[in-house]
Amino acid sequence: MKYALVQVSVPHRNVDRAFHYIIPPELKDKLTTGMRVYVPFGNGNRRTEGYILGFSDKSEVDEAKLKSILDIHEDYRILSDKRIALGAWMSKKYYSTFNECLYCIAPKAANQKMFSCVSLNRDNPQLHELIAATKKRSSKQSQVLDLFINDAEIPLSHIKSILDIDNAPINALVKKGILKMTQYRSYRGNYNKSVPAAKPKPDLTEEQEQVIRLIQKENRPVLLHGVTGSGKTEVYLRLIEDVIKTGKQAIVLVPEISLTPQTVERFVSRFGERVSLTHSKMTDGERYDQWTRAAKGEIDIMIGPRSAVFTPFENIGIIIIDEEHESSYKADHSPRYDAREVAMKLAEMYGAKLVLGSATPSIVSYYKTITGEYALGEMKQRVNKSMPKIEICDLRKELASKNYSIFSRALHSAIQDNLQRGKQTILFLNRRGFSTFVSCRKCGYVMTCDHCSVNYTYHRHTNSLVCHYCGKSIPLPARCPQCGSPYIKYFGTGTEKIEQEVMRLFPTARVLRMDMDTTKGKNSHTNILEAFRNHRADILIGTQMIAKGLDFPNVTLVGVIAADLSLNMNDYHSGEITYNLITQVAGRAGRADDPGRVIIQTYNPDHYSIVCAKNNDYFTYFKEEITFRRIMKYPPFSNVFYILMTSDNEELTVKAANTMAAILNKYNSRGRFERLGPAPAVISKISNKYRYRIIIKCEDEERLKAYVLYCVNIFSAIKELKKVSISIALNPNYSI
DNA sequence: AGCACGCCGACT
DNA sequence: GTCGGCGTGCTC
Repeated sequence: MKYALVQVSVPHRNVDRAFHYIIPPELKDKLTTGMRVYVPFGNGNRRTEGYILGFSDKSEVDEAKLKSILDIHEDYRILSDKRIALGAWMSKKYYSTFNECLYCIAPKAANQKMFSCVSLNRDNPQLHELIAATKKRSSKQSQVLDLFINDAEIPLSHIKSILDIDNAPINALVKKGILKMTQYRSYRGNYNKSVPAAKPKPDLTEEQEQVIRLIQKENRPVLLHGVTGSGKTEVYLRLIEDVIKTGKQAIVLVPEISLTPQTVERFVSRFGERVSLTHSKMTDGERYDQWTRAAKGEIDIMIGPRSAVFTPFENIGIIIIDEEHESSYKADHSPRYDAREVAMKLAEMYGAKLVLGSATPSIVSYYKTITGEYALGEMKQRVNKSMPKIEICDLRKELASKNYSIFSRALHSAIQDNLQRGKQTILFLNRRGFSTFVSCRKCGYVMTCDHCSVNYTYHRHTNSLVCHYCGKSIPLPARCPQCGSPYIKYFGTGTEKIEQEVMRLFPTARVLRMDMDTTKGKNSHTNILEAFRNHRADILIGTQMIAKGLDFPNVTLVGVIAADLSLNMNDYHSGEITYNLITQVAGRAGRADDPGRVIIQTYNPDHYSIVCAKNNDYFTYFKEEITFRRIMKYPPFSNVFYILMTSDNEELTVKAANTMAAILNKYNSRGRFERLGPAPAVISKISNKYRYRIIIKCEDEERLKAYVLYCVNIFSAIKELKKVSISIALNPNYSI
């Protein structure tokens, strides 16, 4: 073949295809499909990365225009045929360019780190004579030679450090032909913490055994619904054990926030150095090396967040997605892939098992167990803990009986009680800052960010007003910017205010606060958790980040300050998010000898999400939620496409939104697609950009995508509206 | 996405 | 008469 078809890694639709390149003679025998190469591209012949998609003997293009491949990045293929097919599937499914998809699938090109090993040069027939000469003359060199008592290879750096010498004596021995130097690939990012001795495997409960048998015989994906503490991880470990025995590999997806040393250690202590992990703080080189190890079969298990689904195992036996309801499995940038869907596609391609585990399965996934697309596995018992007692506290009644404090009487006395017993308490509020709403008492002026349509949040620690959307921060004005009065009032509660109230009401308590403001430092996250774990504080106050996965044995009380916050989000997910959040937070309380207490404060004590979370009744919650979704035509019964138009000119943005609506109308003659809007987005202005949105609903995902993409294309061709940027999202996690 | 080509305003 | 503005168009 004369030419190679090269997909150039340029993230633009106009060049999202293969280009013909001449194969230079020196690469003739090396090139295969799926290899990563560099080619000259464009007017300036920029050195551009690309992937070989195939070969051809002829080209439609004028011979004179053809250029040659420059070189290769690895001497092995980086994309298997299956991975190339996966990229094509993703590009269609997630309406993004093939290039963007390959960017997820292939590890970013990094250099290969090498290290040298030294050994005796057995090929030299005069080796022994040379050694004997050398040992008489040079003490440094004979010291080196004394290390080579057998045929072992010794790393160069090792010799230098134990003998405290530089390269000279070793180089001299190599020059004489006594020693030889070999280069090896060194892998960055290997798990290098000391591995604790393997604990004996716990006996499985009846439920665990049943679930394992179910998964082993099922051909469908299995949704594993197991309450917190029911021992899902042990199930995963056993399943992986079985898969590895047959020479296959396992991928374990966990939310980044759950990727704690404890989680990783459970896998490493069972499977040793055959486990690797990825996370967002890894360097490109580290990720590149760990992916190489996976591709070369040096590891069997990869643990990591969303992106770990692309681990290049070529013999995948099982993919496990823990906490499958987590929104972080959906990418929020193009390609907006859903790791659960990609995992399902991979499981299908490789004949692998797929297990989705959660204590609070997502509505969409659980619905699939009803339609039969997934099998359902259930674990209802905690292994060695009892369920905490959950109480709902009606804040309306507190107001009626003239309790204007942040804390209900029940929560107040429970905190008091817990302090006296020397136990720890967690207080949860999903909002940082001190006050969420600052206004003038005289004229009613509300302090808002002048770049965004967002109220300023007062941060007491810095005595400033902060916009939580663009990050702008201004000193707290002493007088009202509108009428000049000094009467400024604060409303709404954030974690800072909780902290202040706790310190006022419980002066002896030691308090820690954990939110985005207190975890900016490098190790502050770990430091706060360690301090709390070691009981250097009695009460931990925090946002989202303390809700999930933390396990503190001495915590026997959890207070949810305002369960309504997530309910009032004006988003069809709000019931789901509230149920999940309460269940997760409640899971932080209690252990075998003290089941613990959870107090949920709310103004909506009758809302099904809250009542069901209290009763630990997933199925009733599911029935309520699925009915709402069916009536309102939300996923899983329909697909919701968000179209967002933004620009720095409000008039132009409105015009663009109306034009888009007209285009959408024109191609919806059969009325197949339901349109909502145009309307200002939930946050109508962020960083001086005005935001308008349109929502399109349709049962048929493929039809909906085709329709919206067609209309967006027409819109994008309108020159007068070029300054308005348009972004689209199908079934996003949060309203825009 | 880059980069070059191309046709109109304020400067030596 | 030239430097440079970013609109348009192409990339094997």
